Amino acid sequence: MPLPDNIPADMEREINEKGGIESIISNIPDEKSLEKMAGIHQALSDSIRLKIMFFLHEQRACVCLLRQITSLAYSKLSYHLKILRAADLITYEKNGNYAIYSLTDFGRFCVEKCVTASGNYKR
Amino acid sequence: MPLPDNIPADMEREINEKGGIESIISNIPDEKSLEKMAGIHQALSDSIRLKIMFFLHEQRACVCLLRQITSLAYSKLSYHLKILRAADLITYEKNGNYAIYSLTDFGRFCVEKCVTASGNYKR
DNA sequence: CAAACGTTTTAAGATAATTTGAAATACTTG
DNA sequence: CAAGTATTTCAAATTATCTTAAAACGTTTG
Repeated sequence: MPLPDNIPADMEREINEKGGIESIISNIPDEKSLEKMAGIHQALSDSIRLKIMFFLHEQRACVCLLRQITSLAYSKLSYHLKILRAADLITYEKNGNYAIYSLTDFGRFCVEKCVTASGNYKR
Repeated sequence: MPLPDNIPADMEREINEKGGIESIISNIPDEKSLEKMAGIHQALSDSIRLKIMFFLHEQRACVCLLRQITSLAYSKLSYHLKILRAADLITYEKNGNYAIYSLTDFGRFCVEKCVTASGNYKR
């Protein structure tokens, strides 16, 4: 990975002080990790889904309760739940007719990152 | 916000122990905050953009250097830079012909959250 | 000032995510 | 087992995001 033909001299100096461009690149996550992270952010990139995540962080819930909280049609809600499930952020157990959703450990971890960040999310 | 007509009894008990559904809802971020958070996650929901973020966390860079790192066409790169700028994750200063991009404080904060999480991102 | 350079913008097309309503599933109860 | 309830799936329509190539912009250099 050569540097471009011309770059600002002070930038070039900084890069050399860090052991060159290859050395810098070796510190950034590989493509597979980046894609995995991107997928998590994607799952959390919708306010409906975030609302579900934050609610489940307080209290596990059947779909009919989530429906009430979000004022969504079942089919729409189910679509969003599926996305959160696919990202391994939530899980559920069947209880008779009910599906009781709750956060996975990973989901809990992510929500708590957001909570810590919430002051900063305001910028 | 009434509870649904029928929900599992043990869930209902949990909710009452937490002071009722209204009390639980009062702990979740308001719609505006949720949308802001969703927007940040959206900006970070693409592996190209994450790569740029992680690179800039190591080293500020002109667009031509980022082009080299990402193997992207300028127009495509510029599109993604614009999204990161709009989310206030990166900024730049002009230096002659060059635009030198770097993370904002907020951007740095977000990348560092991701880094801390990277072990968990693997699940 | 013309040519070159680094970068951004634009508009069109391609792809992906979301919404909607209807139908399907699966469990429970009378 | 028929009817009811909770939930999911499906396919079609809508909307949002991403990609591409060409053109435009502003700065520098000969």
